[in-house]
Amino acid sequence: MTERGTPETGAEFDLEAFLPFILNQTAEVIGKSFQAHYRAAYGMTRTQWRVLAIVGRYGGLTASDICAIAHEEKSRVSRAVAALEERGMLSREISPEDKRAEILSLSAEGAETYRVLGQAALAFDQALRDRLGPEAETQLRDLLQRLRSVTGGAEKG
Amino acid sequence: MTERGTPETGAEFDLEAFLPFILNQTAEVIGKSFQAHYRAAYGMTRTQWRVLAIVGRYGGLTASDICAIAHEEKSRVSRAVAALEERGMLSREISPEDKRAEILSLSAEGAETYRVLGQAALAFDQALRDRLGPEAETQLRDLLQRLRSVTGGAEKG
DNA sequence: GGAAGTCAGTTGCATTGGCAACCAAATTAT
DNA sequence: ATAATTTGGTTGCCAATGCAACTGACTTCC
Repeated sequence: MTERGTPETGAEFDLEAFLPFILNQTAEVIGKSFQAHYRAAYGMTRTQWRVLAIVGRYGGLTASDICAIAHEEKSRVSRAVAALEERGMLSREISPEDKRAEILSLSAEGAETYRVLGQAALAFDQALRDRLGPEAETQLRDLLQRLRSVTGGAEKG
Repeated sequence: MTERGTPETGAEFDLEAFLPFILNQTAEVIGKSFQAHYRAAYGMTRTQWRVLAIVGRYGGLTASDICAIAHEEKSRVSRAVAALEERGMLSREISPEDKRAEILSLSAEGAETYRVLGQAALAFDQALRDRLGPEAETQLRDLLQRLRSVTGGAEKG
């Protein structure tokens, strides 16, 4: 790599110290590191994994519920659900109360996948906790929480 | 939203408490919140903004340097550089030492844009610091740093 | 009861992104 | 020297996004 020049003047902006950048960087590194579990092993998208996780955890909810919980966009969720159904991981059923809404639930295979990935995720989280130390990890969660609420917990869907 | 069912058994995985998810969530919220500055105001991509920031800060470096600094992928950087050049924000010049490499530098307009956006970024960062409190902010940076180094500071390019 | 608005979910389209193949210059090995 | 490898950078292709438009179902309000 060529040598870096020196900054010109006074209070200069430094991307590498920019919190949004650092946050994104960290999220990406950590995210990619877990990606292997659902992507390499199951060929799943991150959104698909999230949908699976949510439907696995709380059965019988709708796509909108997922949007709200995962703060995902409806089109993404829609496609993820379609893909998961395609793969026989979950099934939809039109809600008797509201014929627009579809109640989602995992198939046996989906449930099994959820179990495996859920365990992997728990282990992954535990590993992070182990390395940071429990109190640091709590602190981190707290700080991230505060950070998020700062900019308004704005929804997206 | 329909009511959530109850989890089935023992140590169940909960996406909303999953650190990678939380991290990503936070990064996205914060990131989008700053996006307005470069996207709405200048129609720039995040990668373009990053490239501009780096070239603005350290002039006369190459695309590979940017990849290393921003941990971005070379194709992304390549396209961002092309777009910025297209818009007259920066210029390339073949390195005399290595005819493959291109030395990048900002045009007057690019420099001005960098100045404006850099100031906005500094202000943004300061605002976050103000809300978290200075010691919490330092702590956060430290924790994120540790988190990143944990999973190996693996490069991507 | 019907028009107007809202809500669940889907789809089309134009960008974006990742990945691998690729070209040309540089370096290393034989 | 020249073949083989590595490196800087670009490009093609396909999957994934983002956003807005759209369909059909529900609600509201007159």
